Amino acid sequence: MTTIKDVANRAGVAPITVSRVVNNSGYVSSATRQRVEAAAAELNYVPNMLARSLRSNRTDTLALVLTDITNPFWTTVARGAEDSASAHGFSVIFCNTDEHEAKQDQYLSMLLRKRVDGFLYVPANDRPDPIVQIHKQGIPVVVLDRKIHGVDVDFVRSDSKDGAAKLISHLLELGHKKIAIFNGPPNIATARERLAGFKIAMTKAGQEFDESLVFSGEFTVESGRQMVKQLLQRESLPTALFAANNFIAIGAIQALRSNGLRVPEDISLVCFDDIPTSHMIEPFLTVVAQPAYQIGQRAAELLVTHITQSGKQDFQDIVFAPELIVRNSCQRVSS
Amino acid sequence: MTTIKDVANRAGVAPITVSRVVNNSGYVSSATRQRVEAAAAELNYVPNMLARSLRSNRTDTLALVLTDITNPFWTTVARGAEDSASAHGFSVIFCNTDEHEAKQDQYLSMLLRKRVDGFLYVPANDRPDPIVQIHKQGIPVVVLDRKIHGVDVDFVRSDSKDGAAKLISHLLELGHKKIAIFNGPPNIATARERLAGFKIAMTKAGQEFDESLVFSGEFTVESGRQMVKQLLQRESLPTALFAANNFIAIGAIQALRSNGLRVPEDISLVCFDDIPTSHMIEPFLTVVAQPAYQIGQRAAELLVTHITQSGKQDFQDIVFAPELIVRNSCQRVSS
DNA sequence: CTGTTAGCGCGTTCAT
DNA sequence: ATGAACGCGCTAACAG
Repeated sequence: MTTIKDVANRAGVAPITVSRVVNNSGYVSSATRQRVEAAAAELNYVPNMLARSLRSNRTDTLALVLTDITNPFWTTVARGAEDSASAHGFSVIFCNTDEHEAKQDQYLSMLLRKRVDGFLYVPANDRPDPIVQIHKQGIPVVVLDRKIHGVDVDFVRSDSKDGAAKLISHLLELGHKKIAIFNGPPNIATARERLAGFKIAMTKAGQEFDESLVFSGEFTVESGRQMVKQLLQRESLPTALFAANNFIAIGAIQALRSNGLRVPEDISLVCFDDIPTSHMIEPFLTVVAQPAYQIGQRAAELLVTHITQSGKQDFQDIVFAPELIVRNSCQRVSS
Repeated sequence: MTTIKDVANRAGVAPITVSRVVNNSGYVSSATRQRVEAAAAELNYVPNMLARSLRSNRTDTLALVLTDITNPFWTTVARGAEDSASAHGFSVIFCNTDEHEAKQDQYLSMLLRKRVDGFLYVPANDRPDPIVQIHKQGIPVVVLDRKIHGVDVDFVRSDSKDGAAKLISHLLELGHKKIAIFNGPPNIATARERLAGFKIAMTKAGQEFDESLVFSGEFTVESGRQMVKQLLQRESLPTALFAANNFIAIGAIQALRSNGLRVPEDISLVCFDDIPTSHMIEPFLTVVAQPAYQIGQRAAELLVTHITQSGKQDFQDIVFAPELIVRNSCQRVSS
C-alpha cells in the first residue's frame, strides 16, 4: 500500500507537497505538480480516506437505516437517497432492521463507531432515545417516513392520514360501508395515522366505525396472511379491505385466494404504497402511492445540508401528499 | 467527541487500559474494568473506528457495486449480501452504476480511497482492468452475475445458458418455432450466454435459428419498449418472445399492449429473472428464476473468507442453476 | 496487571 | 513556492 510519503520520495519532494497536489490546495509549481502526478501514477497511489477522515472528522458517508430493502417502497427510497448522496460526494451504508429493535440498536452503534456523517433513519419504534444518542455524538439525523415527537430532527414523510382517507373515500364512493383495516403495529406512527385517517373518512361520511374490523399486525406479507385468517373467523365479512401497506396487501390477497375468495369479485381491496414493477405488468391494486424516490432524495439532500452547514438548526417536517391510483381491485357495491 | 484519553483521565488509568477494556484484550482487573466502563458510559464514549482502521488496515466494510438496486433481482441480491455481511460484522456500501462505465469507475476509486475491505462487483462491462486496479491495492473482489475472463477472482452467478435453454425448450414444447429474443447488450456476459442458450436449444430441437429475430438493447424497461417497436416493423411476427431479463419483459409487455397485442393470446412471452412481489399478486410471467438471495449471501461469504483468511488463493466459480417457473404468459400453438 | 513509546497516513500551522 | 513539526485517536511492542 503506497502512501503519500512514498510518492514524495519518488518525486523528490516533501509529503505535504504531494498532499497539496492531490487536494489542489495551496501553491504548487506546475513543474513539481507534474513530477508528483507522475510518481503517484507510477506507484498506483490511492489517497487514504481513513487518515484524512481522522483529521477532518468527515467520512463522506451516510447511513441508511431502514426496515427492509426488499420492499419496493424502500428500494426506491434507497435509490433516491443514494443518487442524491452520490451527487454530493457521499457514499451510503445501508442496513435492514426488519423493525427489530435489537438489530437496529446494533446497527446504530456500529455506524456511530464508523463515524458516518449523518443518519437517514427509519425508526423501528417510537422511542426518541436512539436519536438522542446519535445527537449526543453531534451527528445529524433525518427521520424518514415516521414522525417521532420530542426530538429536534428533520422529517421527510408522506401524509398517512390523508392517504388513508383518500383510499377510504374511494371505497365509500363505490358504496362500501363495512370496511376492515389490516394495520401495522400501533407503535409505529404511520400505522396509527393510517388508522386515524380511516376513522376520519368514515365518520366524515356519516358512517359508523366498527372497532371489530380493525386488525393489527406487522407490515409484512406473512402478517397479511394471518390477518385474513382472523378475518375469516367472523360470521360476516366486510365488503372491502384496507391494507396499511403493500406487503400486507400481498399477503392478504394470497390468503384470500387460497380460501376461495376473489379480489375484487368477492371483496374489494385497497392499500397504501405502490408496487411499481407489479403494476407495470398488470395494473391491479388500487393504491395511494408515495413519492418514494423523492422522499429518499429529499431526505439525503436535507441531511447533506445539515452536514455541510453544521450551523443550520431549523428543522423541517416535509410531508408529501400521496396520490390515489385507481386500478382494478375494487368493485362497486349496491346499497 | 470524547476520546479514549478522556475516558482514561476520568478513570484514572492509561489510555491503553481503556483500549484493553473496550476490546476485551489483555489482562484487566475487574476493579479497574468497572471503573473504566463507568467512565466510558458517563462520557458517552464511542470508539473511533477510523483511528482503529488506520492502524489495523481493516474497515469492516464491503462495497456492493451493482447496476440498479431498483431491479427486484438486485434488491434481493443486496439483501442477501447485507444479511451475510452483517452476520460477519461487516457493513456494506452500495452503489448504482446503471451499467455506466464512467459512474462505475468513479465509484470504484471512491471505494478504494475509503479502504473498503472487499468488493462485491457486478461489472458494467467485460473489461478486466477495474478488477486489476483493485487487486493492485491488494483488495479481494467477488464478481457477481457476470463472468469475466483473464482475472483471478471468485464468481457467483447462475447458468445463463442453461436458463435460457430451459425457457426455449418450454416454448418449443408448446409448439413455438418462430421465437424472438430481446437481449441485453453484447458486451455483457449474461446477454451473450442467454443468446447462446437460445441458439443451442433451438438447434438441438432441430429448429432453424433466425438471426433476424435477435434484438439487442439494454437490460431496461425502456429498451424492452424500443425492441417491440423494432419488432413490429417486421412483416410477420414471431409466436413467442424471450426477454433476457425481467425489465425488458416489463417494457415489452407494456409496448405490446399499447399496440393492441395481448400476452399470451397474441404472443407468448417468457423471461429471465423473477419479479417476486408481482407474481405474488398475479402469477403471470413464465420465467427462469435465479436464487438471488443466495447469490448475494454466498458472494458475501466468499468475500469475507478472502478477507479474514488473506492467504486463501483458490478462486471459485459458483454457478447456480436457474429454475423454470411456469405461469400464464405462454400459450400452446397449433403446428 | 498496568503503563510508556511510537507510529498508522494525512493535513493544519507556522516557517522559510 | 516548498518544507518541518505536530497531532487526529488508537493500539502493537515492549517495559515494569
